[in-house]
Amino acid sequence: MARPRAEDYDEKRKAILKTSAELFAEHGFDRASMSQIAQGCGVSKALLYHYYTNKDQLLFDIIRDHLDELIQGVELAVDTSKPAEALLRDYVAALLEAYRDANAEHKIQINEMKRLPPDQQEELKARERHLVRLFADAIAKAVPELGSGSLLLKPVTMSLFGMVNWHYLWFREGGPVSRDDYADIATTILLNGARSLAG
Amino acid sequence: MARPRAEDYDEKRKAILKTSAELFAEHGFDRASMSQIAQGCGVSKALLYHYYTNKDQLLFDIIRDHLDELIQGVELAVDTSKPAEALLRDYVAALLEAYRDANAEHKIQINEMKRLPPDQQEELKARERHLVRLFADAIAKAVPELGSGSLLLKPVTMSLFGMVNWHYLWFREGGPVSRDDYADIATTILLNGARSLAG
DNA sequence: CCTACCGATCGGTAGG
DNA sequence: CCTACCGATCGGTAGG
Repeated sequence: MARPRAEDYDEKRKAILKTSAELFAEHGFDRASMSQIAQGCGVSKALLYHYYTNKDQLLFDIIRDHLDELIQGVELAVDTSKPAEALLRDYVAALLEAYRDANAEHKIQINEMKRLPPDQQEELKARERHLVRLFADAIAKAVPELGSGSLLLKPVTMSLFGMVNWHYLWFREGGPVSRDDYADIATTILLNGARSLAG
Repeated sequence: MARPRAEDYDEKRKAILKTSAELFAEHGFDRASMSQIAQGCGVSKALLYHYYTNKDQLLFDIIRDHLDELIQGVELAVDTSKPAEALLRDYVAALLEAYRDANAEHKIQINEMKRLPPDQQEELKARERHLVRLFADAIAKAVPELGSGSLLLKPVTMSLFGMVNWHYLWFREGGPVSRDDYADIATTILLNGARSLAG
């Protein structure tokens, strides 16, 4: 009889991913050693290698899980039958909410993806494109002049991602402006800005 | 012959900084070895250590020189007697222009600064604050409702930096939207967005 | 033959 | 200004 998979296998995997993401973000991918990660997880290095065949696989799973959580967070939180403007606002709020407690993963996604082999990079970039498309479509619906073929849709969409994806460098939890406040601010800036561009 | 040694010294230093910045950005700070950098510069490792006592000093100089060039580029390019709105637009265009051919330094500034000792970090952060203040003041002048004490000035200013500092991840030279076009787009979005926020 | 896990240590390479 | 070489530590793997 084959030895069954440990009951807490998935739990342990998740815990390893979270700990290693924090160590990678804090010390950088190279300086965070597999020994440190094992120690931080309270497991032996050999057990760490049982869960992840190598360091790159750890990196891949961190980014993949993070992107999946962003996409899920955004897709589940919104009601696509809402008016386009409210829909975009909900997308932005959901994305900012999905970023809560995910600064480490966010930094790793932005900075370390290129270490991975091309096919793994492509798998992750496809998820990024999926997320971008959701937002671009919502913008195009809210500001129809930007839709279908306008050269402005891409730079406008990227401007929104710039605002939202840059927040981790200045936003502080518990400050005078909440996460939800900033969702309103960024959406208002983007929508009114985009309208005056299109007009 | 006027001080040929000094001139040669500065040239070599600049070349070393540029080469090492590119290697750091491409492979990461840890994986880009001092031997690689020496080889890329066409000098011996020992000569490299003659110019820079250690790897961290190289990192510090890359970021310091980069920030000085951004500040200088922005301060020299604008005419502060212009109307506030045109002034902000010129600031944004000058900053985007200063970022040309500086993607490597930009990435290093954002991602590797925390490796440095606290006093060196502080020296660099003071330069960052100086740059942010220039833009925040221009925004406050162009949209007076945001000035003096408004909780919105900081998130609005950070939204502009988000748009501009994020551009290196999607902007491609020679594409349909030029660097100058994007300066117009980002400024228009920010100004009209900020006005509707304040109103 | 599978998976779960340990103590010990490998060959190579880094900054200096 | 170079080559040779160091102390340390890395990612990854051995037997059981």
